[in-house]
Amino acid sequence: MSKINLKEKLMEYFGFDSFMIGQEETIETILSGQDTLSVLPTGTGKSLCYQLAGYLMNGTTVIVSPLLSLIQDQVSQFNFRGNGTAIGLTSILSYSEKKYVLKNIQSYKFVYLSPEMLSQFEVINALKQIDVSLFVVDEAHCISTWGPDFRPDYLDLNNAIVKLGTPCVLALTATATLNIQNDIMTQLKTEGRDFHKIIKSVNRSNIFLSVLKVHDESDKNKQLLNLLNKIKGVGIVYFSSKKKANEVSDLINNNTGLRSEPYHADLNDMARYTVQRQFMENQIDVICATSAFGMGINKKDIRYVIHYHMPADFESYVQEFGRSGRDGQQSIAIVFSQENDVFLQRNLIDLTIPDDDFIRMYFKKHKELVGLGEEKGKLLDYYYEKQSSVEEVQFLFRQRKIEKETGLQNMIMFVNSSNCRKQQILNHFGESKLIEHDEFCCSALFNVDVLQKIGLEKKIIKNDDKQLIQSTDNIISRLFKLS
DNA sequence: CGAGAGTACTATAAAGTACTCTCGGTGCATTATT
Repeated sequence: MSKINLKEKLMEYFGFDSFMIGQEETIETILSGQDTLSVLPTGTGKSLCYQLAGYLMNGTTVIVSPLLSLIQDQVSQFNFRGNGTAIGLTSILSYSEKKYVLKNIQSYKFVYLSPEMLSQFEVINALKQIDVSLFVVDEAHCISTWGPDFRPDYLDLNNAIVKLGTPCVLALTATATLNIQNDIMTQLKTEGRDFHKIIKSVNRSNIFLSVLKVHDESDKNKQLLNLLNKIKGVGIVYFSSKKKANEVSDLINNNTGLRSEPYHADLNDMARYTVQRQFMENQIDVICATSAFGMGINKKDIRYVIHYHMPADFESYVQEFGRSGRDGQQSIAIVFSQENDVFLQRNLIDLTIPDDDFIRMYFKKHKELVGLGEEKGKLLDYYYEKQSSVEEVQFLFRQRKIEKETGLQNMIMFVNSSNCRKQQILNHFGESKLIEHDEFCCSALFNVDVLQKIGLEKKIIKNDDKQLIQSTDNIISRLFKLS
């Protein structure tokens, strides 16, 4: 292939005159036919990588995406640019629409779908008829973090790749620890091919990290309110319980001048969308969220992320605190640590992972149990249909339990460690770089004095002034949107 | 599992004790008979 001038193509298709970090390298590697894993920091335009590469390749680009909302966002951006070359193949389509799309699948240059959709016979069959030149897995860490727990179709992507004639594979994510990188590559690797890794440093030098030890829940609430009253800007408080997220959100509204809303899977789509919009427009100061809040949230000026409950593992921790400070400004992430929270995490592990007895019983009486809708059961259906043996499945879940327990242990060790917190994180990402620890880096234990030191202490402003500032902000942001 | 909330009990009433109950995350996709 003659050497393409990528910068020219970038200008031609997107109107930009320069690439962001990692983009050009990723596109070049794909165009040379290499399977690629790109771990690029958020906000560096990961989707541009496969979109430009996709335009420059002959066939269709298939993009696997974990959330309907992400698919809709992406497709509407294509439509905004004025070419109907992208389609989201999701359950939002009616039966007849879906049939039409599958029949005319060759007319789309980019096909977005969920792994579940890709597992459907008629979908993979339609895609087999056309030339798929690029297979993209967006938010590829889901393969490792969601696949084995509750979305088993993520474990079948390899199958789809082979059925589609082993097109070039691109896995994209913003944060993947060394374990997750390896997991992704193992899952997506096809025979005789190896992945090329493009890993940009995940070190977030503008996020100060710390841990705050508390005695019990009332102490925790007290410390949280105190902290929120002193800290500047907007932020997220992460919970491992929907109920607590609701309760504490009320607590914040009633005891601080801040406006807070909960965000978790019990809210319907409309409510979630509203909260997200309000947060984007600075009409909400604090989101009290579970892990449901995260992917696809593109607010750049989140100043703090607080973990009310200790994160389940390192991977979630890094993903979640990484949502602060995307504008590069000084931000802070604090984990509240109460010894009892370990039980909550451990129970969540037990809740989702079926034990030996359950698996044996389930396989024995499968027919009577199908459709009970139990979460553990749904996952087991997948293995039952794959005709795995009881012993194989028992082994698999025992391993999974050990993995998760190890993840939890690592988190406990991290919380109790007094070493440089950033260095510990880099080590988890397999980066050998040594951190130059300074007062903006981290502290083993949190003390409110650091807020002033790193410039995150709130200046006292009167409520009236605050209202005024926010309403002018809104007017300005609306004006910009209109132009 | 085990903390924390809630309830029952006592018997000047109020507040303390003992017991019981509840909790615990992430999302695709569902389709259809009279």
